Amino acid sequence: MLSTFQINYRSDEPIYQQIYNEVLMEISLGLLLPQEKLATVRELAMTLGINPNTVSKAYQLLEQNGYIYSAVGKGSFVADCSEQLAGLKERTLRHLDKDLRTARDLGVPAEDVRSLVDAAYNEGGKSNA
Amino acid sequence: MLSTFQINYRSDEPIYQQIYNEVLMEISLGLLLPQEKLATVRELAMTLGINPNTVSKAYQLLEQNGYIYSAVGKGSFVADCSEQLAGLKERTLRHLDKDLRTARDLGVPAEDVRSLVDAAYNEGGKSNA
DNA sequence: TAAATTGTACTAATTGATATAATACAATCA
DNA sequence: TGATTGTATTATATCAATTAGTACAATTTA
Repeated sequence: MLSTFQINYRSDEPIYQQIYNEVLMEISLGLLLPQEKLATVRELAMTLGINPNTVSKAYQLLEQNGYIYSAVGKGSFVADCSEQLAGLKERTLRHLDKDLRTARDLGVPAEDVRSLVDAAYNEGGKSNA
Repeated sequence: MLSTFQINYRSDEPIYQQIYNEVLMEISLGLLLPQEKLATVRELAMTLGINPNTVSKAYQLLEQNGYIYSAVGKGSFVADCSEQLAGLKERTLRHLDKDLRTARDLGVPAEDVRSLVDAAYNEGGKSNA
């Protein structure tokens, strides 16, 4: 199960995207393991106080990208998605590269950026170092 | 003047936002200096082949944020915006910080990230190191 | 077998952002 | 005076996001 989080209605990020990212992050962090059952569409919709269609949209995107699989009457489950996660890391690196060059073009000093990197990787994140 | 660039219609980034970012980057890089005249709303609209309202929206946003100033009958000009640029750098750092922690949570190795930083700052960008 | 659960599909409707189009106005410049 | 310029307005069109309601088929549960 899991997926106990809050929706940010002030964010410009669509609700279905927030759900997508949250579930994906929980899988990536190992908080959700392969074959583990996710909250049902209606459950999560009730918990978050939103429309089941919105949850369904997030789940369908996750399934399209190979992170979960679903079956009518059964529910949705975490897939074996190590390869997909590897691809995600690559795309994340490309995204980071773009942002780094933007920061550089704006005149952000390299030392400031390196300090950020050190901080992010020393403070340690949500475990699983 | 300046602002000779191409609009990316395939991008999910709105046109007015692309104009905003382009002008802001040219100011940040010193390609446009304080008190320098920008292309007029109609000029830039003609050059880019878009509606003047779209250019106007970008310019109005730039003015609201203190990067340029406009006057009817005169035109639009680069403002003294060193403080605004300093604030922009801070926000860029915060944005970068968020992305770095996301990458970390996804399991991207620190060394991979540090390589990106080195590459971005060694290859050198659009001059003004 | 019957009833409840579940993912999915579909239509309709609303809202907001984006963009174009066509004017119009007031201030400025030549 | 006449052209230029930023700005404002109104109307229109498109698209994404979301809600709402309903329904269906497969599965599980009792």
